[in-house]
Amino acid sequence: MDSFGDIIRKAREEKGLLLRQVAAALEIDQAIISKFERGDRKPSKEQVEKFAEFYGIAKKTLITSWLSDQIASVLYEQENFEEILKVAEEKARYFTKNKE
Amino acid sequence: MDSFGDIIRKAREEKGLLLRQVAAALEIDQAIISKFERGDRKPSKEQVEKFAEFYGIAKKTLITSWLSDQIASVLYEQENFEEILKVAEEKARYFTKNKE
DNA sequence: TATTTTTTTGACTAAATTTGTCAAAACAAC
DNA sequence: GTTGTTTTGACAAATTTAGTCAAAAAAATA
Repeated sequence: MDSFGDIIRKAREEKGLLLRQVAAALEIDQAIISKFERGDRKPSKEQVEKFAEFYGIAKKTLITSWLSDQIASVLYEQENFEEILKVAEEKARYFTKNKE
Repeated sequence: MDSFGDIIRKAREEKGLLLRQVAAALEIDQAIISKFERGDRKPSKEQVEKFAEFYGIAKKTLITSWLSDQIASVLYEQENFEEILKVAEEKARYFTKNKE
């Protein structure tokens, strides 16, 4: 149940890297990476993919974490989030079937 | 499985109102309402509530439709949307429990 | 504890996105 | 084909997001 930020922070720590080093490798300012890790800022899809490649995490895994973070933030403070998710799932299924 | 736009369009048609009339009542430009009905633009929460009051639809119902539209759009073209939703649900549940 | 290193924060600017407004185009009804 | 309605798109204003940088805070180490 780790957020995107948790995942990339743990990956960095496992490799024993400093923000500065990751920043240099990915050409992203270290202040921004710090904010990603802390969940203060949302990365773009391109940035998510950069992290996946750099840390050797499956893109699908990281994208899943990133999108689910976004969805959870939409649901923030919504007491009927389960119902909302059910409706959203139906809609997603419908759009997938009907390729709109 | 109606989108937010479908709901407010049907509500307007049931009452036999013109865009112009709804626009005047809600103080929202009719071009924008047209776009809401067609799903071309996303209303703000305040606007959603205005529609609910005006058409006599439960706010909760309309908010659910509006948020689930947003979530479905996040999932657009994501073939593993079911997994993403599961993870999102866990996160939402976690945040709800821990009031963060 | 003092020094050094790393991380976090916030201010600033630039860029991108969203907003409402309006009028003309497209469409529908008659 | 005239009238009434809806849709579209261009435009400017406002808001949000993005990256850059340096200083503050926190952590590690001597």
